[in-house]
Amino acid sequence: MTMSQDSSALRNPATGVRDRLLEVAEQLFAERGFDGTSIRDLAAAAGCNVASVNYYFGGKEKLYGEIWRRNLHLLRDTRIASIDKVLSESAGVPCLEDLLRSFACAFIGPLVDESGGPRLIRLMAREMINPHLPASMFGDDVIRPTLSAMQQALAKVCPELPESKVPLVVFSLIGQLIHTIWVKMMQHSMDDEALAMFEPARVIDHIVAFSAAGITAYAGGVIE
Amino acid sequence: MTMSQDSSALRNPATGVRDRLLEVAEQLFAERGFDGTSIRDLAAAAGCNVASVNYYFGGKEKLYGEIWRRNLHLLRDTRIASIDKVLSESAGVPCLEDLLRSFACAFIGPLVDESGGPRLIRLMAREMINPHLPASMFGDDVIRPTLSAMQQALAKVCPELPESKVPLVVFSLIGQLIHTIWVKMMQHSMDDEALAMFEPARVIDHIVAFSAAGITAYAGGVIE
DNA sequence: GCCAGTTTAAAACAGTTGTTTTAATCAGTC
DNA sequence: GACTGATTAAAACAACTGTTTTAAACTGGC
Repeated sequence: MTMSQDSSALRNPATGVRDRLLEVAEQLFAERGFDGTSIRDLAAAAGCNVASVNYYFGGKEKLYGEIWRRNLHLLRDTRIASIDKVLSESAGVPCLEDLLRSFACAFIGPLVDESGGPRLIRLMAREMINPHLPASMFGDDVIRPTLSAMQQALAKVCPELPESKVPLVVFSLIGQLIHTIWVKMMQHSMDDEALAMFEPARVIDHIVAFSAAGITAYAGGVIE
Repeated sequence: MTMSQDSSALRNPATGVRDRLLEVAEQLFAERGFDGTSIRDLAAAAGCNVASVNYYFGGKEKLYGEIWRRNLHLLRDTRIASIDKVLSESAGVPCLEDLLRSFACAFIGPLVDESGGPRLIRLMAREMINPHLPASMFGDDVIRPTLSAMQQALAKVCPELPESKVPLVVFSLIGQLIHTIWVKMMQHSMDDEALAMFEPARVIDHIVAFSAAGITAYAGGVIE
């Protein structure tokens, strides 16, 4: 019996080789990057032969693309769903803080609370810096839809907010959210007690309050 | 005569091989990453032999460290100097907006207005994602000194701001600034006309106004 | 047993990597 | 000229890369 129970992450050795490859590839690509992960690394972690990744996926890059297809849609859907939920739940015009908090949680949720550590963040950061994905699948499938949905929602919730300021306000919000993810990622690598005060729940409370203040300052007409 | 006038970036072929290697290495490491740049790439770009990088620096990693030593101190010094300048120029307590604007300009200045494109940003992003630098030279030499200087300055400028909120406020500010750099970096790779509205001058004006509003909301004592 | 078809294993391929070794060339100084 | 030391060049090294090829093991049906 060639059960091949490797020491690494093979929680279910009964699953097929193809599924195991997808599992360990997402893990290793996130940890070491696309170029830093050899096919022999993948084969060893999945407990299979080096030829298997070519057999099942037709190459290393195809496997990489297969991993992304799922995650991108997951990100976009949860973010847009969180916006729609706030807009539909309240009868009239929703509270600004509710919109901000719902979006913030949906934004960083799938990227931090995952069990096996923040894989998606690392994967995404690496892909943005040196891409191995076809063209602008990133901006088209996630960034643009999310941005436009949030901008429309914000314009609806804050009618007094000047239209020209809406993109900038979303810019500031997303900047803070991404930075939250960065810091969370750093905490995993270097365990710095000085970063301990930035646990996500506390940070989200702050971002909501801080951003709401900035927005209402614009909406108040103090600045053009 | 072996003038070796390569087609690539050798503006001054009269400079020594060591200096040319430092020059092209910073360029190539930023563009393709540490692992993505071979010693043969460096040698070709610098117009020298493959053995030169080992001869002058004792290896690829030593060359990489040498590049970082300078840039890290440059970043820290310009940022802290911008804070000290604001604190010393005004007689009494400086204006909050002045502090924010000065720090913001110093923060993103060396990272965007450089001639040969935003090399330092790419270099930094790559290093944060998969480090090739000894230990925590990054946090010790730049992040921690800059953070503490800014937090002290902010506490002095805004005495009414609750002490517990100071780190969070700096967190939001830096999150927005780093996001500014990200977007600027994206504009270089993908020329998206939708991102054209985020030119740095306009974004800095916004970040100052937005953050000042958030800070004064805390300082106003509305929220504990 | 025999025979498809699918899946796995091992070896081989051609190419690249960082580093070292060996030789050659260059500058000065006598 | 010859000698010394620093610098450059070319070749060789061992290790690793993604992919392909070849052969073996397995599956279910008859």
